[in-house]
Amino acid sequence: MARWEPDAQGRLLRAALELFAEHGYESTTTAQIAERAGLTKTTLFRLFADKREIVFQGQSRLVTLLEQGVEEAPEDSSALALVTNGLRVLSRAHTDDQRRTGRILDPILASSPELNERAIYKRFAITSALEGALVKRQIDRWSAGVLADMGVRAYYAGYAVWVESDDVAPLITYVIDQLDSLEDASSKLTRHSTTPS
Amino acid sequence: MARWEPDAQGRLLRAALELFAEHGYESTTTAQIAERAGLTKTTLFRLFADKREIVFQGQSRLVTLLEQGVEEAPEDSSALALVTNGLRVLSRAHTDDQRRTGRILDPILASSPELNERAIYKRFAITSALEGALVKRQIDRWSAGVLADMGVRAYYAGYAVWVESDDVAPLITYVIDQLDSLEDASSKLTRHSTTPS
DNA sequence: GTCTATACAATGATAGAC
DNA sequence: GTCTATCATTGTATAGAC
Repeated sequence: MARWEPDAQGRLLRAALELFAEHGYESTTTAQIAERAGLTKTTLFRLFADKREIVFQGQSRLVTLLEQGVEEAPEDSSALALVTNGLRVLSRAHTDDQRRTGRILDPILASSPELNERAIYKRFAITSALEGALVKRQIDRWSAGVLADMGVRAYYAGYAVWVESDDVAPLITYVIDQLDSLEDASSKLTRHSTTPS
Repeated sequence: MARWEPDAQGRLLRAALELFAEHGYESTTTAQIAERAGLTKTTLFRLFADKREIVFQGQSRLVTLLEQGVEEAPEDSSALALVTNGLRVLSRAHTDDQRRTGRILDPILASSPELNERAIYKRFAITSALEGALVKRQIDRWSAGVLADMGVRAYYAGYAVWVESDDVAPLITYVIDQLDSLEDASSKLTRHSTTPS
């Protein structure tokens, strides 16, 4: 079938994670990553837009899943139920294998400003996608904005707990927990109920 | 006094904006910017960490103001009043001159993925700072998160309207308008009040 | 259709002179 | 504080090999 070793992207990801863990992100060159993956720099840049993207491959699929989850929620869903359904479909895609990868990747992300910036960009892209999906489901734009922020915040906070836990509980459990806490907090901060006396 | 022309940063900013408007961000080299400002590439990179930062100078001052506004709010302020006070102090720093700069800068930011990514990073930094300031004022972390997202969303949305308007109204007017709308939307989406029948 | 070789432009760092 | 000079690295472009 294949005249070359298969899964070039996967090999590049593994090579990159190894090298980043060994020498740090900045001290690792794209040529080194390519070499360890049995490829050349040219091929690396044909497969990925830049050095950072090696480590974020598959992210665009997550956005699609989130949008689908909102789109496919029942007709009579509340705004919050649309978000929950999006997060459920999104969370389902996170396998145990990704938890292992996350444990290796997260400290690397935190260690490099460059990677961190890209990570935040991805978070914003997810938020915008969720907001857009909610507007398509006839949610007014202010509610859509607030809910998108809340949903994504719950997703990231839930992910952070899940990735470090050894539980068998699926990601969605933690995400829903976070969402409940956020919703609860949000319901208590309207003007009339905050200033006492 | 000064052996060189003063305000190197300001000159670099103006040179950069001119050149970006003329040839686009990507087609402008750091050497060209430095040359138009009467400097060299070396000096540019001593004054700014990278090419993108030329255009974001002064942003760190904004974060400080926001934090101060939250810190200095009256003792008995509600959580929302802390946010409002932060945004008020932050908004006060936006002069009419910055509105003119914004009108030139905003289209450039939108045109370049690289600049856009940095802009989103700055937005996240502002959100984190606000969240941290709220936690310091004894707001629980979930409320702090939700409020930080709402406040920053209001700030950016308000800014977008303000920068395009010819009104004499100050920025804070638009920001508060947005915050009111967001708060109103937020107060209507708690579980019990959304699913009808 | 996937990979490689080579050459190239630009960012950003560094060292030493004024 | 600025300059010249040099350098490593990212990322692109081209043309060709399997």
